[in-house]
Amino acid sequence: MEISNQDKKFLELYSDSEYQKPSVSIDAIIFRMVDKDCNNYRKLPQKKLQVFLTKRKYPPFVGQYAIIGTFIDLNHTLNETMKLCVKNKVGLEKFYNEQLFTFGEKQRDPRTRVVSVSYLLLTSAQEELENGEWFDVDLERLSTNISSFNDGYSREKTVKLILSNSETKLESILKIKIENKELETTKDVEIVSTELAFDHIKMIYYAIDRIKNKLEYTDIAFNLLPKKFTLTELKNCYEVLLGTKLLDANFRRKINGLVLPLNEFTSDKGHRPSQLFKHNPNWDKDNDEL
Amino acid sequence: MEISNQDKKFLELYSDSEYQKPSVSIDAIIFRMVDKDCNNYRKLPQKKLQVFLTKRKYPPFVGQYAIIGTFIDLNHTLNETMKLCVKNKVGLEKFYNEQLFTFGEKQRDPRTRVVSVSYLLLTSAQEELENGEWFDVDLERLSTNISSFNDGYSREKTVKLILSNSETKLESILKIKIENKELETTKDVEIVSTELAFDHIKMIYYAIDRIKNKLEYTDIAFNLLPKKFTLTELKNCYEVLLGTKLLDANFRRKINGLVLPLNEFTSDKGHRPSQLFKHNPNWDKDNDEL
DNA sequence: TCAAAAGTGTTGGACCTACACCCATGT
DNA sequence: ACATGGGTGTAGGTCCAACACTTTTGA
Repeated sequence: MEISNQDKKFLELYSDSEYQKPSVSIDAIIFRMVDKDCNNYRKLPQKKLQVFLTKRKYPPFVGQYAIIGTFIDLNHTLNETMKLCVKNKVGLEKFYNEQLFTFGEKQRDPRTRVVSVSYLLLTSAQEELENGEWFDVDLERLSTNISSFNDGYSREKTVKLILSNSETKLESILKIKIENKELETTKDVEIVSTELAFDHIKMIYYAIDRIKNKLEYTDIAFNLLPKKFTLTELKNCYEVLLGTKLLDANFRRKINGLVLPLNEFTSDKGHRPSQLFKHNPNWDKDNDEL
Repeated sequence: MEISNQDKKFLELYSDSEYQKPSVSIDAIIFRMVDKDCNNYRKLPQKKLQVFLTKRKYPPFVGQYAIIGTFIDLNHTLNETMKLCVKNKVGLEKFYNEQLFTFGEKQRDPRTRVVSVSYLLLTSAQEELENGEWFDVDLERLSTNISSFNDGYSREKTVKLILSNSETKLESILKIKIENKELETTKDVEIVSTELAFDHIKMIYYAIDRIKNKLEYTDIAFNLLPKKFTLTELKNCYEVLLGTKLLDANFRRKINGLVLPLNEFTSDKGHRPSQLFKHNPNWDKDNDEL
């Protein structure tokens, strides 16, 4: 990009202080997958999805739980800000991340107008992180409603999102509306009630939705598992995220290409040992897109 | 979201002027599909993809072409700002839109730090719009490079994006890098050279990519066509976007559910008349997701 | 008559679903 | 011995690529 002489002259005179600007922040929604307790020597532990929340120390929403985030300054890109924020606030340095969505509603922050760029983060870290707690994620559908017209339809879904750990249980209700009339599709997620700060529950919902959608055609799930895993662990991970049961034989065939067998096996369990696998980093090497 | 008393007190004292903030803008990338010229009475016109650009009237980048955009103020959401901008600047009121990506590099705007939320817009409008011109979009791959390691691979692709109309031809070269090592996937789009303002060519590339990806599993393509169309038109639309030829019989079967036959037929062509179809607004009514 | 597009039918193969079945282990 | 998970095989169906073929029109 060249800058013309006319541009140079303009830039010397330019001052951006005359415009009233919103603040810009980033928010990071961090997920992991952990084993549920299991005391049967035969049974394998089931997995559960967890999200990381901090208790807010300062207003607004003091004492309420929120995902982590920070305002951006002029010296860092969005991505850099996000990485620094995660490192400084919770001590996490290696993780999967992708930009999720930018939220810009007018009243999302009571202080002032804040536009927030949200990021989806996944980690396989099993240790506790600083400055916050992991919450189990449970999604429950309360109702579904489909109305048909001859020029389209509308769907409305009410879901309850329960975030809980041993001490705390946070319930939120979201209403998802899809209207579809002659190509005018509108999708709207409305917070009916929440026990989280800001619109953070909406961000968490978006994030879960993104993970689900990407499960089918990417290797995103592997970011939630340790480097070595059994195929049953992997399958369980998919099942938890999709909320369905999968058939074992078929699952093994489907993920065959994404995975490389190791010459290691589990032991110490009351059943046949299982082979350990790792992610195949070359699985989509020959994909010609982007 | 309740606001506590402590919060209320805090809010009265709060001033956001002490932080240095970036500016926030939205940018709208508008596409349409039009017929190429065709003088053979037998042949059907081929479609081509076009993007809408304006010539910048003010610095920076005066006189250069850019996609439309505007800074956001405190009284409108991102979405509202985008819709107003499109209406006021080019006179378009009905269109498909979705949020594309938020760009936050430090030097993307020479005036000051600007975070820009980009939107992908599609229209079937065949009329000219105000304050700008339509440019044919041609994407050409210059080179592909795959390196394999035993812990992953990296792919590098160089593409040339040519935006042209009868008077102007704008060429840009982009380098797309994908690195994949042990779950650390990084994707990076770098502008090698461009004749457009800002990083707008990058946004256009992201937008084209999004359309391509959504073609397969959504009805996004219908937003580029008039309400009534023939299946060959629809197929041609897919072909232009994907850059490949499709088999007629198979295509008809695949999109069968997305489409409703009308009792109308084309005529005036040196071949069998073709039935007109419209979009089936209920095609994914029973999809249980989101 | 003929070139071009509209539209249907068929065949072989790839893949998916569902289920049955055997293997290996620690207690 | 046995409950539990690990792992393989297979029959039936669905879907898709490829290609052949018929129909209809305006000049």
